[in-house]
Amino acid sequence: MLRTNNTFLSYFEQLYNSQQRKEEILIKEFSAGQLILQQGQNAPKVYSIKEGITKCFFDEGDDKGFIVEFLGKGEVIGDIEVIKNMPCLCNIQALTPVQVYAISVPFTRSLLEKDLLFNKLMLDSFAERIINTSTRASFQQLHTVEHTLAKLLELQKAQGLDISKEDMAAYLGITIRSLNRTLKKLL
Amino acid sequence: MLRTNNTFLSYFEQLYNSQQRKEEILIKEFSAGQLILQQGQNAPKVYSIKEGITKCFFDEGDDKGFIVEFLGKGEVIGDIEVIKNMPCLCNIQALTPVQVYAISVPFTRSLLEKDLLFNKLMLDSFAERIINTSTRASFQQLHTVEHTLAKLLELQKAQGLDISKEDMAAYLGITIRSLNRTLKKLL
DNA sequence: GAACCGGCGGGACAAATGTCCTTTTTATTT
DNA sequence: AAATAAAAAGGACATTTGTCCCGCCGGTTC
Repeated sequence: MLRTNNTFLSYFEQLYNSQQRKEEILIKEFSAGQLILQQGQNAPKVYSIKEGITKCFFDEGDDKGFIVEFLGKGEVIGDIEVIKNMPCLCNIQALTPVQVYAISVPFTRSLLEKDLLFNKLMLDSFAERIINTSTRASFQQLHTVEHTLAKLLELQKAQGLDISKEDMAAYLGITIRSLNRTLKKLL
Repeated sequence: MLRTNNTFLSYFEQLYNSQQRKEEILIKEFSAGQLILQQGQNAPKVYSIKEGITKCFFDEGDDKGFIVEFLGKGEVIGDIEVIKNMPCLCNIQALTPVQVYAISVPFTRSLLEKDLLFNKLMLDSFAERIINTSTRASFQQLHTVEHTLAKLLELQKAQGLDISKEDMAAYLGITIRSLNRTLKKLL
């Protein structure tokens, strides 16, 4: 549920350090609660998370929202938007103070065109996202909320991650009322 | 809902024709109903659909299933498994008679390692899958079955695709009973 | 044509989930 | 410590969805 990617982390770290004029990749900070990317807007840069935790979620006009995943160290955002040349698919919000490598769009494009290693890392990361997203969608459709919630709590404990009830509900696609009820059932 | 990829189609077509000894890429046929890939088993080859329609779905022991998507011309299967070196994530079944380019695993790997165009095509295709899967997951969680079903029927009509009720239910993650009820509500 | 399937649709009740609003808890101020 | 405000939890009812089962309909067999 909290995804990370160490390979990307060191890849960008190295790229960052080997720049002559520190123009293509900058380090940028966001405070907790800040929106890093906004659904529907163009992404100004591609980011790779250096430190902190973010959530990636869809907004639907009203107050409803659906959390796609939580992203931590190394995870890249804005990449899909550059590749498909489209505005942001969903929102990315900092849950903790966050530090990122901010990579310029043209530089990202040049990596895509020239760097096989970068391509390989991207493919690997995309593959994992597909596995995660489709497995989860299937799981949540096929199992009871009780079952899914139990699994979620396990993962949360295993990763020492704590999430607000609101976010848990948005992750499960249920209301808080329903979450509370199910929480009781699990003791 | 029925995904296709013309770029891949012509890419493999060309590769197929330019082989000297027709060893790396073969054309293979499956009859309607046949399982092309089985969840949990190793994928013997990577396939690209030349003709026909398939469904990609998860199995859960019992009779429950969840349909991830329907794949048509050009779509590639078994690719994720090669990249992540893992057994098949889900089942792929032919819905109509299907013809595929069957690409050997080693050859796929060599394309991944050497061919930037192939990498680009793969990234593009993966990006679309991510967009599709996460958008749909969000949509289905956030909207009523009625709303989602209406959308599904639209798409189906637009694509001239007809699906069994069983498959529609599996796609929506509901029972057939529930599907019938909602179908009535929409007239 | 009568008897017998087998598949599909729908009725009836049970379980799960959402909505609305009240009650309880927690935190904050004075 | 008492008072108040803000947030979280829970009760009650409405709606949705699932489960189980019955009856209708088309086809097949004798």
